[in-house]
Amino acid sequence: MNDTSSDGLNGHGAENKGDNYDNSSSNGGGDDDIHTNLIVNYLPQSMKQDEFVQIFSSVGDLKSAHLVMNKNTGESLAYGFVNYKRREDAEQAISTLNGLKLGPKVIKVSHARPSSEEIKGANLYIAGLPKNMPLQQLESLFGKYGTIINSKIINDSIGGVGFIRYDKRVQAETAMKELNGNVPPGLEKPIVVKFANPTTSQSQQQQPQNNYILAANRFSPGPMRYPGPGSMRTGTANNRSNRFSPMGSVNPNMSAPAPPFYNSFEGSSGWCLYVYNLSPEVEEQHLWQLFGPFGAVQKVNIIKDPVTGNTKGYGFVTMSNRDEAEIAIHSLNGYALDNRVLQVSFKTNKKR
DNA sequence: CGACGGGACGC
DNA sequence: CGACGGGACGC
Repeated sequence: MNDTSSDGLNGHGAENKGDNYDNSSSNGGGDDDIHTNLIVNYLPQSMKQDEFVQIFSSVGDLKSAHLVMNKNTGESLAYGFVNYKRREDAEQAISTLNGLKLGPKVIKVSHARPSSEEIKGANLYIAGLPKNMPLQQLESLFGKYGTIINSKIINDSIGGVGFIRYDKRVQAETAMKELNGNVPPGLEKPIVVKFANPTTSQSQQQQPQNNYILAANRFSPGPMRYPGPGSMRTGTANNRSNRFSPMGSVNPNMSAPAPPFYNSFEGSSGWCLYVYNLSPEVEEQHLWQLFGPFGAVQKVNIIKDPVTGNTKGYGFVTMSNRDEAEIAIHSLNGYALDNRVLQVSFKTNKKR
């Protein structure tokens, strides 16, 4: 649907030279590659290298073919390159294989841009789009800064996020500088524009800090459970009582016990604490250090303005176990950090 | 004094 | 609908 794929480099050179050998090596591989090297997108994930070769070699002799794979896992990344010996075969491959249905997939076969560093990492992520913004509108906004190779908008009930892949990374950088934090014509709030994550797919992704969390977590995180009065954890100095009232006396403003929340990002549940009055100097690592001794910490997040990067003075700490979270609250609410008195409580749902 | 994210989500 | 940047002159 939204698969803009205009590229300004379709060589239709109806020249001469339709042959194999061309060792005038100026930029790695042969000058004719611009006519013979193709990129194939939207392959079925299950396709293997040999099937890939088989399909494309049916059209003509190949110089090379690479199904691109994840280096670590060996999984297909669902795209690849084929380089034909003859340019007419490459053209033939485009005309006969582009749009080919392979199971649920419709593959795309097109000329590959010459390989270079400058085309890498040219994908932008755009947040803050209104719900159901036309892709066309996004493209016309971003099209000023370069050739768009691919674009996409994802909508949900809140609004949309978009992706714009440029031909060149510098174009993406320019667009980001120009548009990040701006309110584009017709929109009502600023958009956030940054480089897209390199791999935004399924399966394993970020677990950056989880490793050393685990080191500090001597207790199995386990599924969420509601500890009865007796199921306390000892070993922390502040654990005077072995019973915790649902509210404790932590924060009089708090109106309800914090619900457990499901952290779909990491696929686990936990208890989210609200930490207020952070000085600008305080970083997430400090909160890890501060809360870590009380039990397993899953996540720390200090909130910043997405545009300016300035801290908003509060953050969230997610802990695995309610009893440990309560101890942390009892212990750290009122604690002076960097000359500011912290307020620590279970997170409420003021904005959700 | 001041006060509750993140939209990486969908079809 | 969907992951567009491999590999690479020497085994």
